[in-house]
Amino acid sequence: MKNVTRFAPSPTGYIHIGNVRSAIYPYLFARQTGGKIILRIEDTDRERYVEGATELIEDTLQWLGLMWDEGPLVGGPHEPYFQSERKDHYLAWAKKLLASGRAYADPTPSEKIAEYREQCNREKIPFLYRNFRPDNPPEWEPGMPIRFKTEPKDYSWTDVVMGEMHTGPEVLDDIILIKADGYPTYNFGHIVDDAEMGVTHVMRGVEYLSSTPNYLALYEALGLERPVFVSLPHILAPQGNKKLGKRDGAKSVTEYRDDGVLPEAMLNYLACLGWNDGTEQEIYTKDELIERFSLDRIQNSGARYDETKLLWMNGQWIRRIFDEQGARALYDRTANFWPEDAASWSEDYRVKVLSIIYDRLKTLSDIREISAYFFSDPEVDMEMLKANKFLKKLSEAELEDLMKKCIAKLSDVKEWTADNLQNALNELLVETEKKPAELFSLIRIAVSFAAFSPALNLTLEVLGRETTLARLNKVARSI
RNA sequence: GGUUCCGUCGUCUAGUGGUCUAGGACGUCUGGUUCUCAUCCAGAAAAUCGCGGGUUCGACUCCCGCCGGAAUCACCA
Repeated sequence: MKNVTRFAPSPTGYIHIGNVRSAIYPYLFARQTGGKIILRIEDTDRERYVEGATELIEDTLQWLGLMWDEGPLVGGPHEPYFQSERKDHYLAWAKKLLASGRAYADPTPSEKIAEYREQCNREKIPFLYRNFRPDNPPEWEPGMPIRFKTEPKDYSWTDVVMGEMHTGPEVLDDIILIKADGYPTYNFGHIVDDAEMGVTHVMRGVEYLSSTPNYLALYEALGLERPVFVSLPHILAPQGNKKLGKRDGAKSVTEYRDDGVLPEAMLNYLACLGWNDGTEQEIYTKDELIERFSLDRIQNSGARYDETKLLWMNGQWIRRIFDEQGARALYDRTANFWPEDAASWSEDYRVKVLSIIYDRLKTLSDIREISAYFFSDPEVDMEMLKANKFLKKLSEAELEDLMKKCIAKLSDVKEWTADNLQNALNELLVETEKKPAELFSLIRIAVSFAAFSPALNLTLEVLGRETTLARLNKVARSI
């Protein structure tokens, strides 16, 4: 039998790093075992529903390369994949329970329920609705919630990540199946859908672990087979010990895309936060993850989110793509990250620039600042030049003389290549009897007025003879 | 409060009774690569394996207790 997993988010906003792992692991597992993954939208809460959230979810998943086999956009044999369009399914199953006496229509007003709850709180006993079950529930009619009539007892089950589980009757209650508005609760809806859609592995956050006994009771009453349960531990916020949520500033996954993080790095980092294959490998391609992934090596404690490591990994991926797929392949990912002035330059030129700056990028958005002086003349800042720790020892006269020699020497370079430039620079060192620190700093600053730049000969080569000499002359006049 | 889960360097983790004087990675620090920044390379500091008892010739690894943390107890998912 094929393994069927699912990712079932509710469209209440963007997907952030704290909850996207429950899409990654089912995806990896499905791909590895030749099974499939379903995307199901759990939009039964009309109050929290956010317009456009479904598109956001689809976008995030697609960006990460986690394409689903059934669901919105692609359809499938179990359509529809929106719970709001499946109300008749839930009602049909609930009616079965009504008929068999395992569910009842509950006429109790919510104020009354709140009263019961307060009463329990006062007496310091756990509030269980089953202790307040109405004696003669009415015939169900639309507008009334339907509750499960539970049978308190012990339950045991196996959770692939958490191990052997056992609970007593005190955790079982008469949970709501169908709300007064006709929509199912999560507790009931997901069970019906999972069963109808043939889901074999239910992978979700640990927050559902404690309600699993109630689900078990439901599977039993419905005559359904239990799926395999896989509880995924939380990702913890950088500070404190809480699970990472929007309140802790958890950014949306796509926000990282806009900041120049590569999907490869994001997937790599997230997959390895709370899972490892036992080797010392750190960088994994998606295919490698699919191959190596295993449910039983998922960590059972929460893992703290560490953006620094994500950024390190992103740098690794930027270099890896450049080294293995070439400058062009990396360039193709950089469209939105160039400074404004870059637009008037040729693509070839931009690729050249990228080729000499790529190894100092942590994110693609770093390109903007790092490459600025390749596309527009920097403002001459004599303070910066004179304050340089190597140049401040030189008098203005010395500076001017040195600059003239540099210009003369570089003007003489016949063919403007990195090698020839390096030779000219070396000769200049000998002729002027200056240290590289002084000479190179002078040229580097004069040409870029930036805090840092690539190797000097490469920088000059890409800048070109004309621009280089023009900038040097301009500075020479300002000394 | 009830129930359930978790507890190895600052962080992510390796570790399934002896090979652990606890390994790797991020971060930090130092040094090297003709200037800078980064990459890369080399090295360093960093964990009394939450605490206390057992079991055992021997425990990070097994058992018990304690402590600490988390999740959950909605007509939210």
